[in-house]
Amino acid sequence: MDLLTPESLPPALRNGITYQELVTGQALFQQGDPALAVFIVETGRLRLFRYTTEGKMVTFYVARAGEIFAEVAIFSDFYTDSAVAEVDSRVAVYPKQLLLDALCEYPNLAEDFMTLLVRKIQSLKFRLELRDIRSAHERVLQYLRHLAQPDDDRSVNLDRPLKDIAGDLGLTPETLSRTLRRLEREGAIARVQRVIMLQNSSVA
Amino acid sequence: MDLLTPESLPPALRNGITYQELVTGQALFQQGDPALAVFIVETGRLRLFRYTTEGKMVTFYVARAGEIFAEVAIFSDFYTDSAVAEVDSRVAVYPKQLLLDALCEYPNLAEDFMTLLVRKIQSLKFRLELRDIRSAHERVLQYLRHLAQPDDDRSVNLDRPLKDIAGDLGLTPETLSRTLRRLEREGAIARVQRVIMLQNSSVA
DNA sequence: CGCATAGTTGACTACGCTCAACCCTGGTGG
DNA sequence: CCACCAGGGTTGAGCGTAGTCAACTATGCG
Repeated sequence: MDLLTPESLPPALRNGITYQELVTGQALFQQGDPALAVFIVETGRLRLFRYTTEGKMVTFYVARAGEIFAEVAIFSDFYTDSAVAEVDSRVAVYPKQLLLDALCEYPNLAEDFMTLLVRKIQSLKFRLELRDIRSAHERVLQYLRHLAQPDDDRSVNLDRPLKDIAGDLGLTPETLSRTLRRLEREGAIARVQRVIMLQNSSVA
Repeated sequence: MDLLTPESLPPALRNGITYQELVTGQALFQQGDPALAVFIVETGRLRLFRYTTEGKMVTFYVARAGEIFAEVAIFSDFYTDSAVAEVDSRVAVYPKQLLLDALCEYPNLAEDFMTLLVRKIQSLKFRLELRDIRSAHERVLQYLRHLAQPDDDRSVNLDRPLKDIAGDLGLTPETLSRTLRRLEREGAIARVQRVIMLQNSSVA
């Protein structure tokens, strides 16, 4: 289900959307800048971070393709973080006022937008739940089960580098590698290339 | 800033809202129940949690006064977590269908609603980012700094049991206790009862 | 007064991190 | 066509930090 595709947008808003290309390391906005727009990542990924009063950099989020970010712009006058492209990226720019107007005029659009926000909440909640599982063993299993669910078969295709996945899971690549190997030896999963099959083992 | 106060609501929705009182420990709904309504905390606080397949309880969120929860009800037919009052609480009940109708009809309402969702996203993002800090030392400091910011003074009032806070931080009560003690000895914080003062130490 | 619960402290353990070496694959250029 | 290289992935050894288990204190409440 695609939300907020150009086709589904009212003309007034569609014409207002622009796209911006960013090269690695390029900043999209800085914390404190006037909040003019909400963004959705088309390709690449951006790091959202902030400097503490003591000058230390703290990463708040890494936004990837399809994800909305800087949604804080909806109700705040200034960006709370800075956004910098981690790799060459392309983002869709939804000017704030235009978007607000469109939301008022086209309720379905508002519903789409809320769906995006609720999805983001669900995704964040799931990732947070994962982190509450201490053992790498169980955490990885839970992650794989979650990914397998939508397809309803028991296979998972790992479409991005293991080291990225390790980051999402809050593990190092080494630990993830070891854990997958162990799960394989135990018969909990089977691996062929980048595809993982979950065995219908009873969970201890 | 109050959002979604009774006065700001269209009559059709206002008349549909009910309020529910909960005593400590009382459940509002269980995971798997049909999702009939979205809630906003009036007073008190509720714990949103889920049981993993291993039977371990995982807290997703603690909703406090003014916060929205069970927003998944907007798009889902069943609740994904259980909600239980941590203290005597009062919640506003927004029946799902009524709310959806009202959102379509009253765009300002939708904006308020989105603001609540965005706030929640901000809060979740922060907690997730905390978990990426491996060292308990830094994690606790970051947490305290975050809590101190709104007041703009450097003090934090811990209004709930340390063991609950430890849970939010992904630490055991023992580790949190030790960490606070160490921060105290190092002069990074000062503690009086349940109030913590952050010292303006430069962070290495 | 006695019990329950939160919080603190200590000793020990275990798990995941770090650092390092190595393998494997895909891409590039001579 | 092969040689080379870069990056991801795997494996090993050792370490450190937070978890675990346990004992004890402090606090609140019937």
